[in-house]
Amino acid sequence: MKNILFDFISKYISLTEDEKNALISLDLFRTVKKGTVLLKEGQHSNESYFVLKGCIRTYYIIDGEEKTTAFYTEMDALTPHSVINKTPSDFFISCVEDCILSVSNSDMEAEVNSKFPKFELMCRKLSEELLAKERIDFDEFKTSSPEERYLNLLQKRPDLVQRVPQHQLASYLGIKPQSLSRLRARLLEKKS
Amino acid sequence: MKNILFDFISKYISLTEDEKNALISLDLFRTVKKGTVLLKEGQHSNESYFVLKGCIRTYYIIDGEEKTTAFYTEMDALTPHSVINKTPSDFFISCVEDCILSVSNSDMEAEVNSKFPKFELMCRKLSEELLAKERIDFDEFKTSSPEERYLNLLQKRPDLVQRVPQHQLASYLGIKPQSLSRLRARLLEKKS
DNA sequence: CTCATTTCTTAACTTAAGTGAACGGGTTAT
DNA sequence: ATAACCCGTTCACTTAAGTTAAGAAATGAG
Repeated sequence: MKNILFDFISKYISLTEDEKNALISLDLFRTVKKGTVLLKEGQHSNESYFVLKGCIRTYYIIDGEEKTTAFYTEMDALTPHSVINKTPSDFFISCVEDCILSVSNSDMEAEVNSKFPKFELMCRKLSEELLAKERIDFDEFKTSSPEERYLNLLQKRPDLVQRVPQHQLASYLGIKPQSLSRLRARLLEKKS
Repeated sequence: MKNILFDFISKYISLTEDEKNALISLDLFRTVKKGTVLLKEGQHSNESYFVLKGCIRTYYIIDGEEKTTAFYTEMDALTPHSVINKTPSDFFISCVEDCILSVSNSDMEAEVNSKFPKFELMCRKLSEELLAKERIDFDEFKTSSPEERYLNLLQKRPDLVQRVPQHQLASYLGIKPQSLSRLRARLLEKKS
């Protein structure tokens, strides 16, 4: 399990054994049951998550309806914007499947960053890369139709379509569950 | 003009006079005419932009149509994702108005970052903050209708609706120019 | 100033998403 | 075993966005 984390980190910086041991001593790993809510709307939190195994999602409750906006799977990192902005959260985080997560909090991160300046560099590279990815995703979303978004998702994250309930996928694609159902039926008809 | 840049930087770190002078000696400022294309699709570039005055936009050309996905105005910073990923650009950047920009390139940034580690910290904070903002914008986009997006834009960036051509705003809102025109007419009717 | 181009609007028609309701399959709890 | 619930699908209907086309208004270049 540790190796997944170290493999991820090695994409940005290289660690000595001492540094690896320092990380391990922080006791970051946590296993969580499907359905567990990690963060609630209104809650103050300073936790960040890294998915070692499983899938978590962020969702809002708007007019009593769940609106899922993101899924994080193996090797994905998530720091809620409420943690960055030090505001109460406006969304929820919950586990779509049983998960193994690495959970850190901002105090720990500040401490590690000052002890090992290397981590500061990793954080910068990681945020820059995630920002670039987020912009690409947003641009693709804006410039395509629901159908194109669904086909795009089938290409890029085919696993999601299998492991996530349809109604959660629908709001992720910016549409209602009924529309996703119809859209899929339409596509099946086209093929034949 | 320099003061706008220093005001911006002071939100993240504090600078000594020496550091300020080092920045000024880099000769960053550039004035650019409306319509100038700063970056073309396919081009390799390592330039980042900070808007001191004016407005620039990013757009794709898809099936011969311009699709505008973002506007950057006073105090906004833009590093194209192609610069982060060291790939040829897939979009264009052009000036919506006459602009005064601060233009830096990644070599300069690397040098400044190693000379003044403080800048590394600023870059991390800035990217984290921008990522948080981008996620909020994306979530809002996904969870709202074109009409709600337009009303939201009127609230958050009323200046944009004035200074930017409608057809560019339309694709920014994820719809066609004709639909934006109709949507606006519909809203005017509702009011009365 | 004038011509050409671009931008915005309007209209008629097509297509797809939103809405409300109903149904069946599956799971869970009692 | 059965009732309650959740989920995905389907249907009929409404609403809004896409499409094509035309024309008016504004802009820019010569």
